[in-house]
Amino acid sequence: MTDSVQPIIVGRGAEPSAAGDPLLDGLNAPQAEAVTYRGPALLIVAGAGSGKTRVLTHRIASLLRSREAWPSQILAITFTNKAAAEMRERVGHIVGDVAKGMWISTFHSACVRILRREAQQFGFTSSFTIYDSGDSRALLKRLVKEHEADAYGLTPAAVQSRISKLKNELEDADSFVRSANMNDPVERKFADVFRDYQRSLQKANAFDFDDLIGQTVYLFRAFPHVADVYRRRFRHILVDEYQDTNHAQYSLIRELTKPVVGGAAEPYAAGGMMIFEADQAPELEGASLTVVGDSDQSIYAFRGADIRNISEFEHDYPGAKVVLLEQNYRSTQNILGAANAVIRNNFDRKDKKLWTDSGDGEKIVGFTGYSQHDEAQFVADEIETLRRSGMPYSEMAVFYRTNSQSRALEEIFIRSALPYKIMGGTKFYDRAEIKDALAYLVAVVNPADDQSVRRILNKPKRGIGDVSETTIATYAAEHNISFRDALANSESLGFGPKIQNAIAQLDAVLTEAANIMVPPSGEVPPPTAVADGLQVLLQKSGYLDALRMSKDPQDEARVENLDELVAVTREFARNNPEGTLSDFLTEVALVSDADDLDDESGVVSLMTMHTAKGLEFDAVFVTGVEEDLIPHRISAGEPGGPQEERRLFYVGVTRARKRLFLTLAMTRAQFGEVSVAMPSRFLQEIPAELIDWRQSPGDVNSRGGTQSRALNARRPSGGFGVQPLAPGRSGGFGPKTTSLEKFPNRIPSKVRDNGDLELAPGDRIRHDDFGEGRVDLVTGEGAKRIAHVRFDAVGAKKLLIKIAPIEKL
DNA sequence: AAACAGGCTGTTTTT
DNA sequence: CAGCCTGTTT
Repeated sequence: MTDSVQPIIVGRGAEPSAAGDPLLDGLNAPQAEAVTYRGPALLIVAGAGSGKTRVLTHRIASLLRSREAWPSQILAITFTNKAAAEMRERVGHIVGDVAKGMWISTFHSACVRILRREAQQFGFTSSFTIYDSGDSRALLKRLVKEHEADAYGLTPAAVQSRISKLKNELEDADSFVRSANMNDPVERKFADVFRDYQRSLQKANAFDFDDLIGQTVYLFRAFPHVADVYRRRFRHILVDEYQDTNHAQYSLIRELTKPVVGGAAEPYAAGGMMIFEADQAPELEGASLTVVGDSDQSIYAFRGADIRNISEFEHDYPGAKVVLLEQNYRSTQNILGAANAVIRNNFDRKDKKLWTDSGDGEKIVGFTGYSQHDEAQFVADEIETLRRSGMPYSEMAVFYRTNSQSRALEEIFIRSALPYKIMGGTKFYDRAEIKDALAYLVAVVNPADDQSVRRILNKPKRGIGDVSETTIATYAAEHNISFRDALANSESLGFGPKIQNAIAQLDAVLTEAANIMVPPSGEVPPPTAVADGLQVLLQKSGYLDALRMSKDPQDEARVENLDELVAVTREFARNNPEGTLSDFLTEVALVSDADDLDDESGVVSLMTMHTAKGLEFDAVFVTGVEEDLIPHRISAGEPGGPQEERRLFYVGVTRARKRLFLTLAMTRAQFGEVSVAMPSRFLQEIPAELIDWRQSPGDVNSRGGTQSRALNARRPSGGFGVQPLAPGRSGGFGPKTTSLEKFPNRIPSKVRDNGDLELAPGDRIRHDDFGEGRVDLVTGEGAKRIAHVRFDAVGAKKLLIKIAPIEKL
């Protein structure tokens, strides 16, 4: 991912892969073989940092350049949309515009594309909606209640996860009933809910995430002539991160790589290009398959990834060629040594020896903070040091196991005026107001989706409560029409004038927006239709007005978020002039955390280790390296859990090119409680000589050790031995100076506001944590004014003046 | 129908 | 410490 890509002229002369071939330039022998090998099946076992993206892109370019394949005959599957975009760009660099005809996408996007085209084959329309996990859970919540399944101990979350697991195995309610113990009333109940759930999805013209894959497989199996269309089309299939495929995805690939056995089919026109074998034989051999993966980086077993897909590849595809990429081009030997030492403890793996010739590099830095804030302060300080030594913020990343860990980091980063970006967490599209707005859009494009219509029924408040909603639902059921259509008959619903009027207005707004975005006349709406329609919906429904009138300060931010959403639709229109409302909603449903990554240079990235997969940075901070966090407590009881956690840690460590920092905290506050944390077992697995401990767990335990950085100037000296079992004595002792309660250096959750505090170079200030210091410089404007302060005790810091806990002296 | 108060609970990773 | 659900009040 770091190698520079040079444009290469394609199709000039027909020289085969001769020496000096620019596509093979700078590749080592196994890499070159992975690019040039031709055969039905190829497995590239690619260790971390071994240049697999480069190999994949060059392999595709090589197929195109030699005219072995038209762009339209190539299907490349990646793990995230971001990876897909990157691959498309890099192939484009090499071969030019022809890259546009290729399908380079995620499993989910590829399946949506197929399903939109073929939906009407099996009872859906092409404007089907995609239910994300939140939508599914909402539906299941309703169904669990209706079936009174909670009385059997079935929660919506449990049902959802079980259904997902079954769907990953391509099971449906019927096959479940056949194999499960139907004497167990709980199992029967579950089966009922499952069946009803599936029926509801079908009725709503919707697929959940798992269905996107599973139903495509079903489609191919039930309608072989449809499958043949895609088998004829895709002659070269490449799958990245193959170790993280689940059974459904595996089956999809199997279906696509089957030979075409059917009789003389009509030649399939792809992008105006005919497939040339069509006239040769009635039979067409299966597409060639290339998969890339590394079983040491399999971290998605929890969502059905089956490591056997890759470990048994040679068995599934007899005669498959296997190429091993073991040379690492990314990390220093010290980093690699630590990674190898850790992963070696997974007993059931094939030994792989990653090596590099790039030298030892700097030692890994370890740090143990007293608290998570202390730890965060260390990270912030080190980031500043790296920055001053010339490393751009965009080349640094901070990883953690769970999303909730990001908060402490974020608080310190804000205080330190460090530019950062959090990937994932509460996603933009998960916010309530955004989901409401999207529900309005779905209600327009897919009126069969009752759930979306119900969601917006009383948003903003229209005085339509539970009772009225049920009345409408009953009416719809009696007349066998959708909830949306029931709204159109507001006068026959038997409501009073107030409610009837509210319903009529909602109906009118939806109809007006529909005329803009999906004109019934069938004419093609202008590119701005989605943005225009969304604005009509938000304004005329009164949604925006309600937020503006509200006195809840958060509602101001919600208005801004909605403005942002409108901006997103505009952006979408610019990038996809032909894009329909349906296309927009698809894109929104399938964007992931890793996708909106950087491009904003000069920003530190914060993300979970899962999100970090496939990325790399000059400097990486792996934080919270503690027992019960990594490995996570919950994984301890799961079969294979600790091993998967080790792989996850391995993934985190191997993202680093030059500098690796491993940090932990002695105490961690979670759910309001402070608990003592133990160093992770993975730390023990790293040879001691590779780590330079700035502050080791031992230092922190011994009394009188270094003081907590975030508390530096405040705490009176004295021991603060950690007392996990603080005695609950109610004696008349003085203030509990050593107790943990006093310890967690909480950041006040109220946002501090220093207003227009004026600071100029030379001013003396006092900071709650850092003590006194002198202002060197003030930069930035307005709310973003930053003071560069030299503290007497702790040296130079940058502070966001508006919110830093400081006062002028 | 809506707003509010209080109690409970769960508490990982994500296309 | 949330966020969610339930029950109560207006």
